[in-house]
Amino acid sequence: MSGAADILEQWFPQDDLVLQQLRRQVQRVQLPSGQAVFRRGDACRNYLVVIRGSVRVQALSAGGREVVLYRVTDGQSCVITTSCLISEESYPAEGITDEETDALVIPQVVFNEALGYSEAFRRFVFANQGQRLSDLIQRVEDVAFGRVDARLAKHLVDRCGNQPGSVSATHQQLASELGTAREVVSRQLKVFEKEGLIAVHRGAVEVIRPDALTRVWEQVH
Amino acid sequence: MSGAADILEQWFPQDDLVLQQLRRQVQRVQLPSGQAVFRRGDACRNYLVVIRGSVRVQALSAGGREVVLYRVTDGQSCVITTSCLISEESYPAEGITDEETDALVIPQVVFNEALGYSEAFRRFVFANQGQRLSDLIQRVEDVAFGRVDARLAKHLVDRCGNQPGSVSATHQQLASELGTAREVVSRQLKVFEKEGLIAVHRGAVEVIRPDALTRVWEQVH
DNA sequence: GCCGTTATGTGATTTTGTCACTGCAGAGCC
DNA sequence: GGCTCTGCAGTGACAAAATCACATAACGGC
Repeated sequence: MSGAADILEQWFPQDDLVLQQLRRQVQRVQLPSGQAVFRRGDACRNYLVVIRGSVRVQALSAGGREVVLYRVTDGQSCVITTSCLISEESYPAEGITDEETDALVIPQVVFNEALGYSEAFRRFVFANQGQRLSDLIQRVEDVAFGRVDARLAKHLVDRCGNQPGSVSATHQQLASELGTAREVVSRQLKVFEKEGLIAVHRGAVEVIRPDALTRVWEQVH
Repeated sequence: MSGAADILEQWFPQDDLVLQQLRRQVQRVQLPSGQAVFRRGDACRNYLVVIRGSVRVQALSAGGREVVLYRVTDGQSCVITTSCLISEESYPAEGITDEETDALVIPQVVFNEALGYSEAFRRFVFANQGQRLSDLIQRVEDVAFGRVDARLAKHLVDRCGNQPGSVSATHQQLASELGTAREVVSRQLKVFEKEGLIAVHRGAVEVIRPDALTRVWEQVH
C-alpha cells in the first residue's frame, strides 16, 4: 500500500497543482496471478507501473516454444508499453502476471503530459528503458552463446538466493526461462542430480549445493 | 546534407528561441567506416543521431563470437545511448560504423532540455526506442527458435533485395548477423550452392534463385 | 479406486556448435 | 617470376542441443 503512495508522491507531489490534476486520472488495479496484461499485437493505451508483484514478458514462437524476455517487478514499469504508447506500435510480445500484482494505470494523455512536465518522471521512464534494454541484450547473448548447463545452474542459484533451498518450477517453466526445450532441462537436471548438486521433485527442484552450481556457471564463463 | 538541416529544423525550428539556443550546441561529426562509436562499458555523454550511414550495434561473447543486435541508419538514433544517458548506466554493447557515417552529437544537457520542451523530439526519441526494442525481441526469437538454414536464406534474400544479385560478405560476417558460427554458415552455403540457389565466391555470395531461398524460409516458418 | 490432466523420462535422429586443422587466394615485396 | 603473410574458406571428428515420438509417473477430482 505504501508503495503506491510513495510512487505517486514522488512523481505527482502534493505541492504541484499541475501534477495534482494529472494525479487524479491515475488509477490503480489489482490483477490476479496468471492474468494476461497484454498480448502480442495489442495496441497500447495505458502506461503501467507495477507496485507490487511481477509481470513476465515473453515471446512465443510459431512452434509454441516460449522465452521469457524479462520481468517487471516492484516499482518498475513496462518498457514495451512506454515505447508503444508514443510510437503507437503494437506490442511485440505478451505480458503475464507471475503472481497477484498491483499496478498503477496511467492513461496515455497523462503520461505524455507528465513526461513533458516532470524531469523526475522522465528519469524514471528512461531508467526503466535502459534496464530492460540491458536485460534484452543479455538475453540475446545468453541464448546465442551460452551453454545450457551453465545457464541452468546460474538460474537455479539465483532463484534460491545462493543457499540451499527449494525452487518451485516445472521443467517446462525452466526451459522457457532459458529459451530452450523441456527435454534438455529434464536431462540436465538429471545430470546435476546424479552429481548430488540438486534433487528433483515434481514441480520443484531442491538445490543442495548452490556453491557447486555456481562453479558450473563460472567454469564455462 | 539536406538530411541534417531537415532534422535540425524539425526539432529546433527557427521560430522558437529556446530551441534555437539549444540548437547552437548541437554538433555534427563524420565518422569513417569501421570506426568504433562506443564500446561495452563506456559511459554515455552524448545523444547520437545518424544522418547518413549506418552504425552496427553488436554483442561480443567471451569466446570472441559476435551477434549483430540491430543497426542504426539514416534518421535514426541509438537507443542504447538514450537510455544510458538518463539512467547513467554504461553501454552494454558496442557500436561500429558499417560505412562512412554522418551524425549529430547532442550533449546530455541539451538532450534533457529538449526532451522536456519539445513534444516532437520526445516522439522521435520514443519511436526509436520502440523500434529497437522490437528489433531486439525479434532477434531473441530468431536466435532462440529459428533454424540456421531458414535465417540464412532470409538474410540473403533481404540483402539482395529479393532479386538475383551479389551479396558481399564473408562467412564470418554472415555468421555474426545470424548469431551463429562461421563453420555453420560455410556448410549451409555449400548446401544451397549444391541445390543451385546460390554461388559462393570469396568474400561474396551470388544469389541465383531468391524465390527458392524465400521458400526455404517459408517452409520452416 | 478410477480417470483425466499435467509433469517427467528416454531413445533415436537431426541440427548446431566446437576444435583442430588444411588449403587457398591475394597483397606486398624482392 | 617467386617469396611470405594474412585473412578467408573447407573439412572431419566430436560434443551439445533440439526435435520427435513416445512411455511413465504423479496428482486432483470424484
